[in-house]
Amino acid sequence: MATKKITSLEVAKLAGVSQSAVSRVFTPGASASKKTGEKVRKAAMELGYRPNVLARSLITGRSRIIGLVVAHLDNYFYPEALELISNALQKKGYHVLVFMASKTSGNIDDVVDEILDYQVDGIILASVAVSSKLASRCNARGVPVILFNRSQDDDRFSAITSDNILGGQKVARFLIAGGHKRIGYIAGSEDASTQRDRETGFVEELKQHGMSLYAREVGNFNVDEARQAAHKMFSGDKIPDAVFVASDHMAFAVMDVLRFEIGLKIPEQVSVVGYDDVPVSSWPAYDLTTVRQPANRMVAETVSMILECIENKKTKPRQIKIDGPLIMRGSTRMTIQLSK
Amino acid sequence: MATKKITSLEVAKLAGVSQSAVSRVFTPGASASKKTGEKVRKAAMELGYRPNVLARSLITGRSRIIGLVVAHLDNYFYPEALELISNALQKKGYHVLVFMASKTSGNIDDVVDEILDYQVDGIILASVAVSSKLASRCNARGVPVILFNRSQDDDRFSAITSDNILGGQKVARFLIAGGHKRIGYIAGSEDASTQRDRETGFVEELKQHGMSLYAREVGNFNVDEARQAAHKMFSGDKIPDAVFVASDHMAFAVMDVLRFEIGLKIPEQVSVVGYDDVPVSSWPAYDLTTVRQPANRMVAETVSMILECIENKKTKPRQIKIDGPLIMRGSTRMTIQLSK
DNA sequence: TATTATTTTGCATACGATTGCAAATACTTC
DNA sequence: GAAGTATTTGCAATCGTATGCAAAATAATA
Repeated sequence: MATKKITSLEVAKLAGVSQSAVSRVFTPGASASKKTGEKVRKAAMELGYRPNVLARSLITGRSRIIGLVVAHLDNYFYPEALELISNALQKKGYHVLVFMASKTSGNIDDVVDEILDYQVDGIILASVAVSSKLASRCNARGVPVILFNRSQDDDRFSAITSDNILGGQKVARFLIAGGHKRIGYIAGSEDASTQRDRETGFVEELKQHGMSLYAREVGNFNVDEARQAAHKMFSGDKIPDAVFVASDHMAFAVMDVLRFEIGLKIPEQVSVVGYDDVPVSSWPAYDLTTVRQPANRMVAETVSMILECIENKKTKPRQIKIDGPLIMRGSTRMTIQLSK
Repeated sequence: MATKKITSLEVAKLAGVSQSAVSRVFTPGASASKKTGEKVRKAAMELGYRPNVLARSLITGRSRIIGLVVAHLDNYFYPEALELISNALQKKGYHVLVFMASKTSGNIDDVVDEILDYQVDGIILASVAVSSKLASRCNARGVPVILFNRSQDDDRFSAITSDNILGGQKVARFLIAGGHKRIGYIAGSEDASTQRDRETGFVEELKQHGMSLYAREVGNFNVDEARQAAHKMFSGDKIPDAVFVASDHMAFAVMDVLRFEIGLKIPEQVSVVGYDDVPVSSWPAYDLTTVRQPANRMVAETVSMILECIENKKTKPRQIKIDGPLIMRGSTRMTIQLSK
């Protein structure tokens, strides 16, 4: 039952070499002759030896662990991102230690502290904001922090987002071009940069065309609240003829309410636009017009940036915005063609 | 930039005690006087000291890390499970190191080897099967392995599943009671125990009522293949009047094909039943009758079992099946009431 | 073949904590 | 207040590996 672990020392004995020789064979870039290499590898195979990553980390100061804080896993954008991130890092020899911020919310700082206890080489915060006290602490420890799908006015972090302002603008232009006159907006969490930027771009662009929001409600990136928001927005006699919802996830809830509870036809009576382009959006039941967040490119940038920061501590934090296209589908009517 | 790490030794110096005293203060259950406790805690606070989990693991032999292998993250059941698992373990002072099996598939064994390198205290395999060679290796290392939502004829692992056979039976009874005469089945991956059990229960129960499958296709728990399966099954002139799909995730695709590509009315012309009861199932756009997999109870069992195995190495592996109810919704017609 | 340059190897130490042991201190009890 | 018991505390060893340094072995050069 309780079996002793195989250590490098035992391999060394079996192979008839020193412990350091074994270590060198398993350390890429260390000098070991071909002959000892073979002997050691053979002995290791025989005993089923594999280096202890934790012990190694203690010496090298690198754990090859990346802490990932994630919330909103119910929004499919995040599982997808998680999968991409994990795969990309795995390919580079890193692994992901996951921390949920959802329920524990309120004190993300504590979560980050826990992460640091594991001596992670870097931290990715997905859709989570963090106090500046925490920023200092990570900085002090030399642990790079990257914000994924959220940005913050703190130049100590890098941040990767889609171009949310531009995205909001695109939606506005598209809806206006479609001949909509009474345009509503259902917001995400007011404190999220994604929410703010999408709304800013959207509203500004409306203003450019002499329009303003016809209605506004808050859904907090949450299905239930989005439903309520939809009810409020469409309960009176003066209802919008189009609504931009800050995330696909909420948009589905909104569409359901409009169709099945209020009895409106989409897009004949009201157009709906979302944001994210999660897979469900393309399913015929919703067929939602939306702005794509290019998850794969966002993840690629995130991963390459965090690795860069780890390799080279001097790398300056950068803010990266990735443009994503508007995907036109059946949830919006299009009287006039969008003039590019 | 490159800041030195704060070690227990520095805290000791500042507090005017020995290094071991510091360690004891941070080790629950170790003997330390109130006075030193205060001194140490104060010094630690001042320096921002936190114990190095990795170094601790090296001594104690426990990392407080649980390796989680997960695939099919596109099926919402898994992100949900991941969130629940992570939260539950977090509450117990453990954390989750994630490994994706999706793309890397084929050699789960290698993934598990990587996991072991991190000296994890336990491994949870979600919807993943594993070779018996691997089983031995984990056993040899004394690392408990738990299968989540999959079972295997290997009594070295514990396995937590819903009662898939019973679930399949329930669906059969329900469809028969609803007066359906031509019942089809769209399978998941043939090698998955969940698939096998659901089908077994379903088919056996049909047999009990003198019926057999009217049609059968394979969707491999995959949206695209499920679509194709639906097309095949409903392309001829003799089409089923009900179809049981092995997962909600596939069922959505099937419903979309039936409604929007083939032009059938659900449930008037064909009833559809899924399995899992993911949140989308209850959305009005699908309103899918399904068998609930009680994720929270499954996770609770999984977590308590793995912790038990870690605490007490002698714990025998167990197979646990958790019953889940059939959730009746609008995707099925119900001519006759289900007799219990 | 002798000599020098280059690799390979082993020794010993370090990483940052935990923990058994024995000495020192504090607390009881008579 | 002395003797005995119970707690604290520091010392030192340990976990499994990496790595600087010097010695040994090998390769290169003349």
